[in-house]
Amino acid sequence: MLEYIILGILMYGDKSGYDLKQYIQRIMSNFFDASFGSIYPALKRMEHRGIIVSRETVEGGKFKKFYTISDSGKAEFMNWMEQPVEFSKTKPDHLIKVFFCRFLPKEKVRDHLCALKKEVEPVLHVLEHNGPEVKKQYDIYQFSTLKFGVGYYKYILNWCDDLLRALED
Amino acid sequence: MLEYIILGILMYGDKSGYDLKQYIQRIMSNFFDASFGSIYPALKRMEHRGIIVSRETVEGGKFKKFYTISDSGKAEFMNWMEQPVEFSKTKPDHLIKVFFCRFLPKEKVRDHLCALKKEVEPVLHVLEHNGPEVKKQYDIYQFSTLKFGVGYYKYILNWCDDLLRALED
DNA sequence: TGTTCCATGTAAACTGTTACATGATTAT
DNA sequence: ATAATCATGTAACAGTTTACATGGAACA
Repeated sequence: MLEYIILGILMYGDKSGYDLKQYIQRIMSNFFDASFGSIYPALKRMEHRGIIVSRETVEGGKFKKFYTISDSGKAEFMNWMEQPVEFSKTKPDHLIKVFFCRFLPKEKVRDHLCALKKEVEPVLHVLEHNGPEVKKQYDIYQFSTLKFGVGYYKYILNWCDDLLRALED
Repeated sequence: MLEYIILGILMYGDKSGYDLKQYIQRIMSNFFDASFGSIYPALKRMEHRGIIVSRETVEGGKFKKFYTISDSGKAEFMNWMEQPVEFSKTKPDHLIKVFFCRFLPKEKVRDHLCALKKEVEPVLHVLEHNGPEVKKQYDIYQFSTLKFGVGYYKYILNWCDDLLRALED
């Protein structure tokens, strides 16, 4: 996942490991985070595989290593973008690919969002179905965690609809 | 985290590794999951440390290993329950401790929920503060992931309020 | 002169999943 | 017969965090 995120950020322009960390922390922190201990080794692996290329610079006596996405890196990124949006019951992983949807035609984005909704719906229905039984057999706290899930999945569906509407104009 | 969850479930009564997996899958699946490959080694570690005790049974020719929480296990669990609710920006970890709040007096639960709100609020405000800037500099998809975060944190706060209200009666 | 920030990187530890191995029982 | 479910467990791998090590630049 981290490698695709790095590729995605590099699609917007060259960045150093430090810059990547800043970027992720600044605008992706509500759905993803990564430490230096994961970013630097990832960059090394990725350069070794040829999907990114490094360029060492010295600006004002300051050493910095910039990374550029290669053609094979772009191909790998776009291939990942074509795959369905990842959905997790316990993490907002679906936001990761949506974040980079700029690189996809609107129609494909629509397909992705509709497919995502079709993944969330049955999960919501199972929880709603369990609701009455849990309310009987379990206590208020356990039931409240279930209610959290129901509201959360509904929120994802509404968010998808909002984005789909925004894409219409 | 898994070890505390196992302790918490065993607070309700003895269970086998298989039962624990079923239980987690059935009613905690929207905020936590664990595989057998993590549950069985955890049980082994925990028994070695003396916080749980196993008992092997054969019922109808079927072998099963039940685990009981020990007094030191109960002490460790309660100590964890007294600590503030864990909050993660990217996962609904706060539900884990709330799930077991039955073992805490109402006043302590109230404190936990208020403290949780106080942790979520600044995170929400930072996101809301970044909003206008992100809307300008970034595209609709990136902005939509930020909006997801804003709505999500608001949802957590509302859910806390609902639970606090339910505790009043 | 000391502290903070910029910047890169490594090693150990932790946490967890996937896949496999085993074997009994139950349902078709 | 055979497939599915019950039940326990291990080994290999994957991904990550934390803590450490290093060193220059900016600032007070």
